[in-house]
Amino acid sequence: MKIGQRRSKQRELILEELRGVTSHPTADELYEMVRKRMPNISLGTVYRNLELLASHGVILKIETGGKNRFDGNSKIHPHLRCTNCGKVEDLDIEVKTEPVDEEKSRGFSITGCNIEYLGLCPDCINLMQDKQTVH
Amino acid sequence: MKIGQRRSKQRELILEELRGVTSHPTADELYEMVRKRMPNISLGTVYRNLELLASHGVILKIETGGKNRFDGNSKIHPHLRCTNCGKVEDLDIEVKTEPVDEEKSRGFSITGCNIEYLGLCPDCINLMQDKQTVH
DNA sequence: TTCCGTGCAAACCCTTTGCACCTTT
DNA sequence: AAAGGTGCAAAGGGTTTGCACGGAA
Repeated sequence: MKIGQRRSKQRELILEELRGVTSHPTADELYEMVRKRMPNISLGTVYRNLELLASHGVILKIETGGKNRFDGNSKIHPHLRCTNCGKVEDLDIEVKTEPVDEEKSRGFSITGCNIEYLGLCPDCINLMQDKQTVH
Repeated sequence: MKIGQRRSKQRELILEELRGVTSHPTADELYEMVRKRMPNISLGTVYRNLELLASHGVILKIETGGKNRFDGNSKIHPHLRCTNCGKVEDLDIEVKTEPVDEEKSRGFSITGCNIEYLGLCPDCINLMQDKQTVH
């Protein structure tokens, strides 16, 4: 599939780094990762390419209310998200959804689906316990 | 259930307005709604109370990457969200998920679940068609 | 009277964008 | 040579927050 009209080293590196990791990084985390191989890349370029890749369905943008995160695996799959630190992990369960027929979709043309479980990750659970025992 | 330590007219009005509507309003839309009945309320107060109500599970916060939206119905249910204008509607389908056992939850303590279908709403589909026929 | 909740406005922070330059085609 | 992509930094926009005041208990 064609992304943009010209290839760019920056875009290739960003996609490569994102695919090489399972951590669902934020734009600035990805920026730091790519910077190790291309020190002059700018944060704006990272944002522009992530947006471009996501809009073409090559990657997945995980919108969170805080910093958005990105997933190199664009196949629909459920996530686990920490409401405290924002960390996102893949969740290996099966989710069966009734097909959304025309009547139920209310005229929307559906292009994607997000399924996420929210909660506290182990690290944040520990942090909160520490806080409480301080008294 | 007890929200905060004292009741406030502002909080009651916000909850009342949100519950009286099925449109999943943003914080500033809710601000305008409440302002008709209490002109001196501030946007900051609306944000503070929405956050408080959501954290107590009284309402639902729909995080979108753009403006967040709120739902007076806190029961878990799927949504339809327009990726262009941000509009959110309820989606009346059934979603069956395999229970998330301890092994699969990776140590997370799960407190909620978001299920949303993404796409273009009828209005935005029309807007895009208009754009294209302009040539 | 106490002190939580509010109004106001400034600060914050993530993300987007304008512009001149560089790179791909 | 043409024009898309980038680097840089400033602007943008939603949300949060500090502070003094007002109101619930």
